[in-house]
Amino acid sequence: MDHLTHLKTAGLKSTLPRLKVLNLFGNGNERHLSAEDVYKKLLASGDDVGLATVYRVLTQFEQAGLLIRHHFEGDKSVFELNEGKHHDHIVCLQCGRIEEFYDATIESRQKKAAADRGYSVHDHSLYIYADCIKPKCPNRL
Amino acid sequence: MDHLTHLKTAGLKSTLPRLKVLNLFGNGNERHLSAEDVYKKLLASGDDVGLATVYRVLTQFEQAGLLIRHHFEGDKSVFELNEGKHHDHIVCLQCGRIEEFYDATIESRQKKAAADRGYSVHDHSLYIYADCIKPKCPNRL
DNA sequence: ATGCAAATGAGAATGATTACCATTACCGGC
DNA sequence: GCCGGTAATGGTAATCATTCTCATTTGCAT
Repeated sequence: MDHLTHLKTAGLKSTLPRLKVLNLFGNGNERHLSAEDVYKKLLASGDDVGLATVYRVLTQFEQAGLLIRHHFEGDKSVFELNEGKHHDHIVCLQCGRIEEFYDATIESRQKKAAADRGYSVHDHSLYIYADCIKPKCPNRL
Repeated sequence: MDHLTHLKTAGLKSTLPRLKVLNLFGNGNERHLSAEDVYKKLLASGDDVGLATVYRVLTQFEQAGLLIRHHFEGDKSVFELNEGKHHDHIVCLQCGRIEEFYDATIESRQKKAAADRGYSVHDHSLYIYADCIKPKCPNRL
């Protein structure tokens, strides 16, 4: 399903700002972007979108299931493209790098923990805050 | 270790506002409180503390390890007394109830996930967002 | 008791996000 | 391909949580 179809499916008009934002997430090298990030990247590429629009569009995309919103430590929301495969995140406190991982055992234990206590799960978030210790971390300890 | 000792250990003067806040968490029925919650509760009990002080004190206590800060969905921070036993949280999206749980398997799988990828873990947060379906939920579905 | 550094509190300032509203851009029907 | 209505945009003001500033007060060691 391409971007245009995505928007239609979500009942959203196919407008320039929305396509630009989707593109950013679609082909970008960085998967995890805040509203401010998106705004600045669009400005940098000469695309002129208002900050208010960026916030609106991100929220709409989240509600439409196109994006996933994260609340890492800190104040601002971060978004990533929803590609259907749930995963959790490791955030490097030194360089900000975000690594994704999936552990079937963790997933099933979570479901069980909630079910055992009589809860019907909507979703869940697991963030591990850590330091890169491999060469890849520019601020490595 | 009592409250006074706690403060001393943390290198914090034993002042009235600080003791009042500690008391709130110590004997309160609700373990999870936001800054605004704390402020309102103190006002309600006739104790007159400034909002700025509440924020300051909560942050100091967090740094001293007396409190743990959580970022549930939504914008505001929530604090709970650190009683040494790590646990994760299930948050009811209907009534706001917060239930704590601990799963050793989840913990160890998390450690492994991070270690396998070359990370040195600081801490982690696992929140399950769900609906109470037991009689206990006032807004039960 | 005394003094001084640390803590407090009121209100201003900040940063992220949302609301308002006048202007503009989609999209279906002619 | 043009028109109109409606939804979308964007600039700015407003809001919300949180932090900063700074004059005043308090805890605590002497």
